[in-house]
Amino acid sequence: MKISRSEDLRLDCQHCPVRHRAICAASDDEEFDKLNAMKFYKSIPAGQAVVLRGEKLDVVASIVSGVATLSKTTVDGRMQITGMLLPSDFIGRPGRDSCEHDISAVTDLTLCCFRRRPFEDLIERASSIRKRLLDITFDELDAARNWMLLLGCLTAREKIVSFLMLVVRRSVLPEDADQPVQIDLPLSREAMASYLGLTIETVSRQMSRLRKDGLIELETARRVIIPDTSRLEAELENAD
Amino acid sequence: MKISRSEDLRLDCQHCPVRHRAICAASDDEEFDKLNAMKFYKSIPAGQAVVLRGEKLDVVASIVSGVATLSKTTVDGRMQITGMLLPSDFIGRPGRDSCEHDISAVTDLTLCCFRRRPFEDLIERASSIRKRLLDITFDELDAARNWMLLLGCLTAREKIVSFLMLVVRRSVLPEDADQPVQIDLPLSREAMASYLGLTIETVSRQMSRLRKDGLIELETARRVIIPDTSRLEAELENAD
DNA sequence: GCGCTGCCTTGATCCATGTCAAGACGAACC
DNA sequence: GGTTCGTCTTGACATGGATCAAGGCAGCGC
Repeated sequence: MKISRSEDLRLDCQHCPVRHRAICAASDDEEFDKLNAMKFYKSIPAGQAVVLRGEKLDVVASIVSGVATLSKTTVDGRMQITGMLLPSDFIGRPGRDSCEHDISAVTDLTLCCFRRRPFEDLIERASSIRKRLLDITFDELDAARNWMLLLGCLTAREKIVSFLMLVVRRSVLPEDADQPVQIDLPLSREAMASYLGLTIETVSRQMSRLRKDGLIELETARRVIIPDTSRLEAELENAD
Repeated sequence: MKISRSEDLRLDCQHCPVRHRAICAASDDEEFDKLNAMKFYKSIPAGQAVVLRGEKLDVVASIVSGVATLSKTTVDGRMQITGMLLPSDFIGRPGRDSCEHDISAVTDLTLCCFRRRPFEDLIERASSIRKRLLDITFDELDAARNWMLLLGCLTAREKIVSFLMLVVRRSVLPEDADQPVQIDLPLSREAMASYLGLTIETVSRQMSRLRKDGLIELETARRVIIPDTSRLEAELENAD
């Protein structure tokens, strides 16, 4: 990471928006205080790289706010986004000092960082943090495998619908999901294409088709209204 | 798991073929003895399911011998193999009693099993096993993300070459890799197709094309000779 | 206003891969 | 030997999504 410590951010963990979902979620008071003492914030502007593949990385971090992408690139420049990182998601790998993929900030990003070595020492002693990390990692593995099903088996339309439902799940409270729902897409058409294993044109066309079919409304290209989420989800009933 | 304990298997951990790669690889003598005392073997015949999605699973296990696949299936029956499990690979998830995907035995399988609860207790105390588990899980996550690049970006030919090279890496010693290499494909054409996000016909055609191009020889459908691995790998130089 | 620039949409066409269909091959068995 | 069965290969054709190309539209600086 090339960015310097952010001085203008003085969030208190108690009021942290990701307090109950991030790596610290299950900590007791003592462990929580230790994390609190170790943490420091970093801000990364939209568009900038957080880490590049193979680059040295001696921090781990949770996303406090903003959106980032994980991606891999072929030698000749084809790119696959392998993950969309939203608030509470975890970055970095204890026990390894370099990174296997590119991470870049899609929007302005606030990270809650820990230097890797002290963090490794802490998880040796703090069992709830350690368990939480293992659990988060297994969850990511399950998510990655589900995405493999999407990439390998689903049609373009199904991919788009899956993506929209993913955003709904991450940004709308379950109890609000039976009314018309408005979402802001965290990714550009280009990034969506790369995440879904499609081209930008196909993404655009399928969005238009869903609009013509009355399943979504496009307030702007990025702002989507879903009149009936269950009807949209029903598009997947032949799939996952 | 519906299978009963296998009585005819009395392997000693000291001579276990996966001793230095599996979950026990980094254990000191004391931890090793505890694992040794807890373990029991199971045999599963080729073609049988090890676990089905959603099924209760209160063991974790390492593969001692044989090949298994991890897979997910859409409601209407499209299947994606999300992982190929080879000797030393780990099955199960500490902290959760059910499984998110189907696991099935491709060949006859020998598993080294641990009941989940005692295993969970053990990793709380045995730091080397715990670290190894975290490391294995992160490795699987990296592998899954690499596979996403394959599924999303590569051409059929590149997918096949990647798969062949994967098998070479897992079954041939690096120092033998500059001579002609013979490999036995662990998967049928159908399973390869499902793993690579292709159809069986496309797999077959691309294998034939690689043969016509002199990059591989097919002794039988399953037995492949690669006269020059570097030439085969060069097929990927535009890709990963 | 004007002309950028970046992002998105739409249309026309192409092609890699899927689909459908027919055999080929080998193993197991009688 | 012949038959059957499962797996693999090959061919002919269809099509979903890629590619190529043009244009729309909003934001921004001048």
